[in-house]
Amino acid sequence: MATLADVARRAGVSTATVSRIINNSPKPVAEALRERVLAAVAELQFVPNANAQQLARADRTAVGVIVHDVSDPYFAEITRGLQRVATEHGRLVIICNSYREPERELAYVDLLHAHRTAAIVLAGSGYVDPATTEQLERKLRVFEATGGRIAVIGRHEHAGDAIVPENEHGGCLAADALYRLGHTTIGVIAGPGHLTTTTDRLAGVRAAAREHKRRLTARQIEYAGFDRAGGMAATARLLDRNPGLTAIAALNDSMAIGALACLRERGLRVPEDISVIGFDDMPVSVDVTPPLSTVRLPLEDLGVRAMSLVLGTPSDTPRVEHAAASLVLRGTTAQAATAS
Amino acid sequence: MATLADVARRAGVSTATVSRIINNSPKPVAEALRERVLAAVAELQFVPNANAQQLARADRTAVGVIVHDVSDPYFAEITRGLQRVATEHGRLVIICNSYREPERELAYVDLLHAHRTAAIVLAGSGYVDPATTEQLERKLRVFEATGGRIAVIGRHEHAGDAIVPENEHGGCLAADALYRLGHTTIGVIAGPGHLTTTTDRLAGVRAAAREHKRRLTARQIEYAGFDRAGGMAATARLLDRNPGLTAIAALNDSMAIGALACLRERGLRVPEDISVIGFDDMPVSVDVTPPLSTVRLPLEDLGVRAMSLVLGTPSDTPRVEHAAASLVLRGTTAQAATAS
DNA sequence: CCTCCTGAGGTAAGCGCTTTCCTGGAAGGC
DNA sequence: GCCTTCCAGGAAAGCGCTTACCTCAGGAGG
Repeated sequence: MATLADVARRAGVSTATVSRIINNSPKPVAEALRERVLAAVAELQFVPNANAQQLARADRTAVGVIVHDVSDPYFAEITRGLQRVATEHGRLVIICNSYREPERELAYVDLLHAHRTAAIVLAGSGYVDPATTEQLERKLRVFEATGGRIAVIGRHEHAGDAIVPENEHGGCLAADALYRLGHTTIGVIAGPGHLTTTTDRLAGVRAAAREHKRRLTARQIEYAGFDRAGGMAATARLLDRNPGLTAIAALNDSMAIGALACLRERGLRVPEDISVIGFDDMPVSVDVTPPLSTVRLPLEDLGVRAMSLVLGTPSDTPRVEHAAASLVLRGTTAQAATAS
Repeated sequence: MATLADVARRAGVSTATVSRIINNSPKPVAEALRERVLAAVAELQFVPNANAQQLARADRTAVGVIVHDVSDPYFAEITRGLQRVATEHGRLVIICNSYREPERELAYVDLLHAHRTAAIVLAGSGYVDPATTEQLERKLRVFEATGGRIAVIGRHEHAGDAIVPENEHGGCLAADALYRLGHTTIGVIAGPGHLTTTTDRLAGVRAAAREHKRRLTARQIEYAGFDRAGGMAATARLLDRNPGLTAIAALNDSMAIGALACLRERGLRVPEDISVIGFDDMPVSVDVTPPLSTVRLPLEDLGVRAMSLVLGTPSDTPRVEHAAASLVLRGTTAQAATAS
């Protein structure tokens, strides 16, 4: 594998000159030399060793992104936003999937730190468990102490820059919409209980119930994975435990789509027999039938803003930006059948 | 930022010893020393510089993945497979989105080469343009010449390890199914014409038409982006140019979903008025209404196999594995209305 | 009691770059 | 014509690690 020195030897110049040329440094270089060096680079098919460059420069350019799973549309959208901004700034982004496992997430923080990435963006890693949170927190602090930038999407625990979706408000919006449509008791299908995304959204639902003076007991809440399969399973259990249910609030769209599938299997019509509302407004939500009513979160924008925060000028005080949740009523929600 | 030397000083040992301990090398070290060093590591919050390590070791561990767009479910599934295998092997994967732009793809190959990744997996980068292909090819050769491993998903041009989905056969399957249902003329909505995925699948459709002795003229084929919006646009044009069309073959599921949306807008019933068949069998395809008939490709498996190839023992002769396409008939296809 | 072996631990030479500082010659000033 | 200034280009010192090789005890063997 050709090195800088090989190129220098070949072109009959010093390594310093070659380095200056390939990095087109401001230092002027005679045209003749430049051409000779470039020719040598081409002949030897020289590609500079990025590890050596980074070591010598001590600069940090890449940005690490830790998400639960890029193949989940929710994170895919966020990631798209992150990437776009990073690319505009000429930054490489390293994507790491934690698959919702705290240990993997901790390991990735170390790995990104080891690679001296300029920044780390954490999406969706809000854990309820204080031990996990604390460990993560410690690692993040160390990373920051060594000059790394951090932004989190969707959690409060880390006292640093953050983009926080209005999860609680969104949950409130969803439940409120259902109650206003005349549904007196609603079922909730929730994601994993150890994620703050789940607890926050659920808190919103609870608040709405309180406001409408409706009961919301444990029987009406089913937890499962934040995906289609989880949604199907939770819906099945919910239906079994709450006969005659007329409305379901799913804490994300994937689960809502699973709910729709389960309902279809059981021969229940949506929205005539039962209303469903999701959360996130993933792109696919308009293509299911009926099109999913949901709480919209500006997903791609979340990524854009987080990356901008991390690549922009640092702030001495934590910046916490909120991302608005808004109601999008489509085809899966309808007025409750009045007095049967 | 603490360095190895700092730790050594703190623990009162040499850097060699610290290095051995943190990498738990086979060389035996007295227990007392080990503890002292580990304590120093913790106190100084030392995280080894991965760049320096890689430079010194000259080993290559990370694997680069170049896909069009991870947020596209097609690539998301493939990526999931790639990641799973890489993680099992303890490898870091660097995901790069080319957004279907050849130049960006070339730049990424250089970048991954520069970072001395152990391997590069290219997904979906089959370009029809010979100039692009040749440039890419040259870069890949250089990378291989310096010891890098390469696997491509879905193209033939690169004479190396490859996982090739049966795109042509799949196209044939789709069109054949439509013809067998009694549709005499079918419309095709195709992806970008410069991608081999498009041309291969289209070739299959043409073959089926030939076999069934049906005409398939340029008027019946509309090209657009390989996504939902492209599908909508292409369908609109197709319908305008071919009144009375009873069947549409979409060259991927995203386009098919777009077609469904367009058809819905126009008040055409699927499958009563018009049949639609997709390609890929993305997870979401079962959730649209009616559930999408499609040609299934084992997406995640594609990723698993490509990564296995690249992390397994090298072969002196190129290994080309095929991934079977299979027909999945669901709700969007029906018998053509007989003799109106 | 001396030699030789063994093995824990240290020394130092890189890995492939960047960059500061230095050099020597050409150009410019008087 | 000589001295100063300027600037293109080179020498070399790192960047933070790894690792081949060396050292120096202590124990075994004769």
